Amino acid sequence: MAPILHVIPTPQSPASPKTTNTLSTPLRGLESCSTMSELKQFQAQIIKLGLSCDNDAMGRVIKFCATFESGDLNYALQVFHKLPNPDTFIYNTIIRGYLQSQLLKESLLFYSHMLERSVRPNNFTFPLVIRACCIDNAVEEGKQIHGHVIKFGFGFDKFSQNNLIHMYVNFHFLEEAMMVFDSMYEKDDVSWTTLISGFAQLGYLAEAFRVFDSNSEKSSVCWNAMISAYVHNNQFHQAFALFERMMSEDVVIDNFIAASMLSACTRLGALKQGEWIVEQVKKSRIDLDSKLATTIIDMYSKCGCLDKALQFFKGLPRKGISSWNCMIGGLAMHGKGEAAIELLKEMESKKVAPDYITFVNLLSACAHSGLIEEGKYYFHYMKEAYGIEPGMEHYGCLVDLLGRAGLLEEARKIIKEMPMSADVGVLGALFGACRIHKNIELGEIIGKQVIELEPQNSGRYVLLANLYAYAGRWEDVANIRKLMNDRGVKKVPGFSVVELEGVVSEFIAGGRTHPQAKEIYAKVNEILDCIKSAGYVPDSDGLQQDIDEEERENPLYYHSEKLAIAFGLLKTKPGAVLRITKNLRVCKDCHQASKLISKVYDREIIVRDRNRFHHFKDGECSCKDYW
DNA sequence: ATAGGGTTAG
Repeated sequence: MAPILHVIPTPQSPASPKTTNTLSTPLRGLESCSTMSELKQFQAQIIKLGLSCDNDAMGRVIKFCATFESGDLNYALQVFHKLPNPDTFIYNTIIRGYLQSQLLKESLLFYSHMLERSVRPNNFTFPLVIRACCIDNAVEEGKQIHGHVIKFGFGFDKFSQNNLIHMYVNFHFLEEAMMVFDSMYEKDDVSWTTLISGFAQLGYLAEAFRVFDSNSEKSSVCWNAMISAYVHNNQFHQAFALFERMMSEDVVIDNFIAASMLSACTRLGALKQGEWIVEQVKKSRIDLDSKLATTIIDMYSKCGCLDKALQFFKGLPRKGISSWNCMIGGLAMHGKGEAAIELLKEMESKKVAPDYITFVNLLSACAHSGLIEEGKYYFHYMKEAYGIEPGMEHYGCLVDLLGRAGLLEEARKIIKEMPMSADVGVLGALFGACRIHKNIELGEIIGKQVIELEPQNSGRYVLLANLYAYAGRWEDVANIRKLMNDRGVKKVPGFSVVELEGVVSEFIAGGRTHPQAKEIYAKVNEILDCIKSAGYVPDSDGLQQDIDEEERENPLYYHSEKLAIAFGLLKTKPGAVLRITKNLRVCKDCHQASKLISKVYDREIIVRDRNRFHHFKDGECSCKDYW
C-alpha cells in the first residue's frame, strides 16, 4: 500500500478561541443518551440554543455518534462537516471512530486533514494514529508517524511510546520496539507487558524472558506477562516454575495470574494444581469476577471433573452469560447432550438470554451425543426465539452433527446452501466425518481443499494419508507424505500426560526416556496379555499393511496413551481413577484397549483427547463409541 | 478521552 501521508505542514499555534459554556441541560442530556434518536432530540435543542457551530457542544454529539456502540459514524461526519473550525478533540474523536471500525485509510486521511488545516495534534492524537497503522501493517505510515511524534514534541509521552512499542512488535520489528523501550526514562507496567507479551506472541521466549528478568521491580502484572507468555507457547512446566519463583518472592496473586495458571492447569490436565489455585483464590480476597469463574469451570470440566464444575457453577451467586456458556460447553465435551439442553432450559426459566456462543456449545453438545433431531431443532430455534442468525460456527456444528451420524450428503447440502462460503472449520468437520465413515471419494475432495486452505496443519495430511491407506492406495499415501516433506510440514508428535499425586508425567509414543521405562514397558506387556485373553485384538483400522512386515513389535502397543495408563496402574492403588490428557484424538485401538483395561483391572479411566472426554468404566465408554 | 495481562467449540 502506498503511503497516505504526503504533507507534513509546519504547525501553527491554535487559532480558535475556546467558547465557554456552562453545561446547560441539553448538553447534560447528551451524556445519558443511549440511542441515536434520543441523541438527535438533544441535538435539536442544542441547535435551538444557537450552538450548532460550537465545538464543545458538537464535540459531545460527535463523540456519541463516532465512538459509542449505538452510534452512527456517518452521522458524526455530517455534523463534523458543518463545523467551521473543528478542534483537536473533534478530529481525535473521528479518528477514534475509524479506528474502532478498523478503517486504516480513513483514520490516517483524517489525520492528514487536520495537519493540512493546521489543527495541532495533541497527546491523544498519536496513540490513535499509531494504533491505526497496526490495522493493515502500514509500515511506511507507521515510521512517518513515529517521526511526527518526535517532531510535535511527544517523543517522551508515555502513551505514545507504549503504543509505538506495540506497533513495532506488531510489525515484527523487534529492534525498533527495543529502541523505543530503552529510550523510556520511566517504564510502566504497560511498557513491560507490551514488550514481553509481544515477544512471546512471536515465539521469542528467550528474548521475552531477558526483558522480564531485567526488570528489577517486577509488579504482579509483569509476572503475569511472563507466565502467560509460557502458557501461550505451551511451556507449562516453565510457567509452573516461574509461578513457584514468584510465590517464593512473596508476590501477591491477582485475578490475572490465577487465570493464567488455571489455564496452564487446564491445558495440561493438572487437576491437583488447578484445585490448589482455586483454593488460593478462595483464601485470598481476589474478586471472583465472572471471567475468573468461567476459567475455573473450564478447568474442572477439562480436567475431567464434570461434577466439580457443576458444583462450582451452581454455587456461583451471580452467573454471567459466559459461565452458563462454559458449563454447557463442559457438558458437551463430556457427551452429556441431554443435560446441556436441560441447562439451556434452566437458563431460559431464569430469564438469562442465550447468545451466539450458547448455541455453538449447545449444538456441539447435540453433535457429540448423537442428538440429531434436537440439534436440527435448536439450529432453527435460536433464530426464531432469539433472532440469532446462524454463523460459521453454528454451520460447523451442524455439519459435524450430520456428518458424524453418517448423513454426509445432507451435510454437503448444508455447505452448498449456507449463505456464506464454508471456512476451513466447516469443511474440516465434513472431512472428519468422511474419516469416521470411510468415505474415500468425498474425503479425497474435501481433504485436498482443507489441506490447501491450511497447508501448515499437519493433522489434515495425516488424515488424508490414512484414508488413502485404508483404500490401499499406497501411491497416494506416498504422495501426501512427499507433499508434507516438500512443504516442511512436520507431524505433531502424539503425547499423553497423566497426573499422579500432583506430579504430571508425559509420554510420547514408543518413547523410552522415562527413568522407569523398563518397568513401564513390562507393565504394558502384562496389560496386553491380560486384555488379549479378554478378547483384545489389535485394530489398526486397516492401516497396518503400510508398516514394515519385518517389524517385530506392533507400534500400536506402545502408543503414548497405553504407556500413560501402564504408568498410572503401576503408581496408584487399586480402584483409583486414572486421568489422562492427550494432545491428539484417541485412536480406535487405544479406545478399545482402554475399555478392556477398565474392565479387567476394574479401574475408571478418564481420557481427555483433543476434542472431548472418554470415561471408561466396566468395559464401556461414555462416548458410546460415537466420537 | 489514550495503552497491557484471563474465559467460552472443533
